[in-house]
Amino acid sequence: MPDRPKPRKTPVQSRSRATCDAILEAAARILEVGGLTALTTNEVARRAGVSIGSLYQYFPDKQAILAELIRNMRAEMQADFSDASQRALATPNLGEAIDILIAASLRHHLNRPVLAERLEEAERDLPLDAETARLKSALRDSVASVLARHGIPMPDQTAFDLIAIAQGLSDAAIRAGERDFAALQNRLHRAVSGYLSAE
Amino acid sequence: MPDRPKPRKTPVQSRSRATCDAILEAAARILEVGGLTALTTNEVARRAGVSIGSLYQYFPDKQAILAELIRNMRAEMQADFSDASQRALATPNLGEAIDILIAASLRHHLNRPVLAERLEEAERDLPLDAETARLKSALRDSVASVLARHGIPMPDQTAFDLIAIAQGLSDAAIRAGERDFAALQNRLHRAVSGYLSAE
Amino acid sequence: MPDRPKPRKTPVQSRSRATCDAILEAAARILEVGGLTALTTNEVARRAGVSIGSLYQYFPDKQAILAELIRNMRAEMQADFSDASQRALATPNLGEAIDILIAASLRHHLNRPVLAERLEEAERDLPLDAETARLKSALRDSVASVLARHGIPMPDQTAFDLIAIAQGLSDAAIRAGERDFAALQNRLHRAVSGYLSAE
Amino acid sequence: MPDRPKPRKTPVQSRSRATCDAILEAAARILEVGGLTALTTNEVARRAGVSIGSLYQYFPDKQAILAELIRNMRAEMQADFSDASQRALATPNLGEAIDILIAASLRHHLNRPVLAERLEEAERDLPLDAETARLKSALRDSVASVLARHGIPMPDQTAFDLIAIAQGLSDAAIRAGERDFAALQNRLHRAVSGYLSAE
DNA sequence: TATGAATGAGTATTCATTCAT
DNA sequence: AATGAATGAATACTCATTCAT
Repeated sequence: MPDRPKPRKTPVQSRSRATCDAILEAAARILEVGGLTALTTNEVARRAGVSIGSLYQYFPDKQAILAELIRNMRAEMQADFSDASQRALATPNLGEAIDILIAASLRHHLNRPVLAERLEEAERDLPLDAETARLKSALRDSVASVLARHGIPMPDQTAFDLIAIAQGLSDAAIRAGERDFAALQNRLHRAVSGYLSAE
Repeated sequence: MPDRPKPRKTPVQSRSRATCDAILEAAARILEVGGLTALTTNEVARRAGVSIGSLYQYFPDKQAILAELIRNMRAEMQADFSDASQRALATPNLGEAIDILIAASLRHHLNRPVLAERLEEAERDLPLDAETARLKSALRDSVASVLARHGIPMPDQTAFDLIAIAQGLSDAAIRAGERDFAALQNRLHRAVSGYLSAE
Repeated sequence: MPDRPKPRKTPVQSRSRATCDAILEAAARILEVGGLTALTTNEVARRAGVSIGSLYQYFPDKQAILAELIRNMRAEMQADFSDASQRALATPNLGEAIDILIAASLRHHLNRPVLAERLEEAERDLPLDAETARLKSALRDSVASVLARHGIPMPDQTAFDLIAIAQGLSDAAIRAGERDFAALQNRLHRAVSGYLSAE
Repeated sequence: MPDRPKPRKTPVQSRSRATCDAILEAAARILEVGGLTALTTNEVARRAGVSIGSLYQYFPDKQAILAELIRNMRAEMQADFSDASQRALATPNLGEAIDILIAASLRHHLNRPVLAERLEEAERDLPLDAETARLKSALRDSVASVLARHGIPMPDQTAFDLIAIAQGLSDAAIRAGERDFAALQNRLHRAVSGYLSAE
């Protein structure tokens, strides 16, 4: 992400980035504290310091706010994984490759663990927009390509399983209050490499 | 029901039980079909064939219905796991022990997969009542006792991880539409035994 | 209407007639005073002396209130016209037949002229429900049957024109503040009999 | 437009006129397509290609736009009727005079039938401004003068009735989808001449 | 003068919960 | 105990209008 050479901001933006970001950030904070049920449009507007009318100038409806939060999360995640899988593809050592991918996965939770989980939960109930679905399958492809590189059979199915396993373990640990990310990384590594070497 | 010769109940109690069960079953069915958003107290009462007033005589509020559904699910699960762990403790073969536990885990999803998932989702947002928390840790203990029996180090932490891994993989697979439970059992076995043999 | 022999009220009614009628009457009064723009569900509830929640127990949405007011108006009108056309069919005198029909038409406006007009206006913008459409065409048929009885050619088209003419004249006169209904009846008779004898 | 050699206007005035006309035309088009409920100030501004701020520099509020559309319609109509009544006054033949007036009335609907009806509908709910009221009574006077010329008694009242009758019939027919204006003209002639010869 | 982002009162509607019968 | 009519706070969303730039 830091090494993307593209322009960060175009000078002219029809959407006022600041207001839009304030709304998204307010929504994120509300999600973190009170979950989906606390996420009301009026409260988002209030916390963002904008009027309810402004909120609806930037988002067609409440779902759109959630959808954009999810899309942003997925985009960030996919960018990180895409980058990680590039590096993972470069090493002939499978264990090292796994570590690279797991680190990417954990980075996703590290920043705002509760938010990440709430968004994933919300994502399950929402109909995914095309863009988000694309990002999700791109993520799976990134992992699968690394697996294929190391001769793992059925890389797509295996990628699916590994992502599910890693996610399940991360979520449970974080939900249980785990904050020792180094230890968690070891457990994740154990789960993933175990799955790969078993059978 | 009245002519069952088993443990006797006073007519009043049995009527209460029947009404109570009707409400819980109605709530379960609504959850399966329409999810949490479709679960309204009026609809539950209607589907249960009781008045909304009666519903509130059996449950103090809406959350209580959900809480009881979750508690029942956990209780069933724990009973099953407790039984499975008894059998798993009897075998000296770790692979076989794992299979017994995984079969118990899958049984939980097999019966009413959608309901199980919806309840787990709901559970994440609800503050767990003491009883449910106890059941969850009892389940973990059941698994841990089997692990200890086979000399696995840190059985509690390992049980936690294995449950999280199995749950993550089951949920994702079922959500993705997987219906080949035999194949899924294999994948679960691979994940669990892999984790145990790794490191 | 007074001579309908059917039971006025069934003893058991799932809809509480009183509340339902209070809502309809409140809506009618608001329409009379402030027109369609003043007709808000909260105001209807307030004026009916019921809570907004009760309003929605009797009517699925705002349109349904308007639709029922229109349907009631049409039903009353059609009953009156059906009765009038029976009597009009019995006389061999066309002028007398016309008078009978015009009297029925004016009775419709006599009671609550402003409401009648507002409802007709609203009807134009609303998609008619099947029942209301049926009542409207039944009214046209009543008139057409009288015309056919007196050998008027193209009775359907003529009925359409006469209804339009009578309605246009009544509405304009009442809107202009006319309250001399006897004089208005003469003008209507002149318009109708003139149309029939011309050409 | 800039190269029209006709009456000169200062640039500022002509710009104002152009903007003003663009707003009115946009409002007219929205009314035609979506009716009164679709007529929002923001949409009018958008379709007129001006900012919402500019719109409010030309019109004090939304009602004023509607009022001006109505006033323009009435003014056009009155001009047409004034002209028609000049010609109708010149002929000694009442039937011919009627035809001239009816043709004027139909021309009003012919151009933009839907708009004409929507504006008449809106007019009923709005308090007429003085100018519009003046135009309406001028129109009535034009008709009355023709009637007086042919010795019709009570020309004012009769003009009122004939206008109401013609309007009622035209509106209903056009609303019902009638597009055969020649046939409609005949029906209007029949209604008007019938009224005049009856009694 | 022109712009359009921002405002916020207002609107329809839902649903957990109460309470008179 | 049982009923279900009634409640009203809360929610998503609209749109006429203002005002800083």
